[in-house]
Amino acid sequence: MPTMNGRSALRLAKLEEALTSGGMLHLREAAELCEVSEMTIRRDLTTQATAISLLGGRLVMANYPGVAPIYDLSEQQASHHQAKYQLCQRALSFIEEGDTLFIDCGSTLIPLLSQLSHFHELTVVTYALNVANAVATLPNVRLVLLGGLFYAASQSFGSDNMVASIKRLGINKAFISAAGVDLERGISCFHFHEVAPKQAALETAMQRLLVVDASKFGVVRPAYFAALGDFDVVVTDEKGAPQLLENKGYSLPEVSLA
Amino acid sequence: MPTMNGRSALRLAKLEEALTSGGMLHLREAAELCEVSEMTIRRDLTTQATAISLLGGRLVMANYPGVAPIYDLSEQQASHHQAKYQLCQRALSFIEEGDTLFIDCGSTLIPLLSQLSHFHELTVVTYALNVANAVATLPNVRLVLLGGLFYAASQSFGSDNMVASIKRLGINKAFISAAGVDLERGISCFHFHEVAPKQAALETAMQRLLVVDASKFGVVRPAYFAALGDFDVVVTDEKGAPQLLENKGYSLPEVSLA
DNA sequence: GCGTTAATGTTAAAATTATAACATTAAGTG
DNA sequence: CACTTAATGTTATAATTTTAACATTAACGC
Repeated sequence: MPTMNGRSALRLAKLEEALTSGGMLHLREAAELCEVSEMTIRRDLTTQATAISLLGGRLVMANYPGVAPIYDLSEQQASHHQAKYQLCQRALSFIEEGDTLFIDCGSTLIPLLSQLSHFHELTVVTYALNVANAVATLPNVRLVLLGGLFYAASQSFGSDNMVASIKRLGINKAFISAAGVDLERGISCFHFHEVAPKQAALETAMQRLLVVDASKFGVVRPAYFAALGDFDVVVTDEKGAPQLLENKGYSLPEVSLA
Repeated sequence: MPTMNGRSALRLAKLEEALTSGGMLHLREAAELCEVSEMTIRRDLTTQATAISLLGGRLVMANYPGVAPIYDLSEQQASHHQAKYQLCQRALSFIEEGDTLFIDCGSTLIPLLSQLSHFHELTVVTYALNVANAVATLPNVRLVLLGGLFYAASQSFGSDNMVASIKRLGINKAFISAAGVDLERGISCFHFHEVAPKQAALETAMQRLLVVDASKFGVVRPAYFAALGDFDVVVTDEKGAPQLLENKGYSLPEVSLA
């Protein structure tokens, strides 16, 4: 029975250091780094208590998000995502070569971003970190991130001069998401710091598209930011659309069904 | 030759959706979820452009931190990385509870960021995406990202009003990295858009720290941004320090050896 | 419907990773 | 120093993952 308290723990500490910055390390490289055999690293990992886990020959920090088996994959959630994807496919059809797009925060529009690689040249303007990360990997898309103080809840930034920054940009099409859509009470989201950038984008953009799945209809959230009439197009799925189509007397946007 | 535009992308979207919440999925389960064979999922991943990557038979979001190969650590670089870490350990010793830190772009200061979780309250100001991502996960650190147009080469942003934004902030300590340090020709970096934010941070900050490993000494890069005398502290490793210590007649910063 | 082509499935072989057993080296003790 | 034992290395074998080739099914146009 090995004791393993001395050097073993030291090696793991070294490796943890290398990994904490984010990233992963091949077992072979880890062994080279510590100047021991791969087997020793394997033994270190099984014997000692560590935050590192070995995954297909690579070392990763076990506590990082993205590194942990997914527990539940309810069919319900799967279909919900299905809907979200189809929504984005529909939204995609409004994008043209050379466009400058405003992409709102939230998870709704994320599936859209990987599709942007099919274009030759685009510009994406956003104030969301997750959107920026998805776009940063696309070589054909210019990224403009509107910075400020980070709000973890919405993975987005807020700032005094964001409105001014948005208005200086020549935004072609604004893709806006929402947490609540109500014919009378208007369109709302959860976080108040999102209101200013959304409204600024609506003001500047040449075309305004609201992208929401049907589950948001009839829902009201704390931060109101627009009326339905402020949009040119509503991209949604069939279930919620009929009630949208009831014209209440004022002009409603075109409805694009996914 | 497969076209793969319809269902393939749909499956990937479904999987991305399942993965965006964080976590990973075994290829087998992914195949079951999509009701296709494992081979089809494999083909989806190689044919389509996707943020999902397959590693060791498991699907993960490639853009997540913790899931991305660490820059090669081939022996020579191993000690280099080690040095970088020790550099950051030294830099860490200058940080105090409640500080507002300016963190420069590049890879030098990344190991510092995970260490910030030991503090109770901090604020980090940066114009680099990789820095922002590392800080975004820390609940105890307020993040201010200075946005603008994204430059992939340095994973950072540039903007007209960045200087103004920096000067409005009460930055306590500025941690600046560099690609070249020369006693006579001064301190330089690769990219010109980095010059303005670096200089602005140097102007505003109460304490200015240059963090560079010894390999940068005697090197000159295209974009000059400061003289050695503009810094209060130079955090470096022993090898390059001696030549720094030669006082050329004008006042030099304190040297802190890692 | 028939023929064509894309999409998916199946299977076998190659490459990689994991496990186990045993060999060797290094460390500690009387 | 011999003796013991922990630590590491080496090698073979098993399990898994990846790749490639070919078979089958589904979709589409005429």
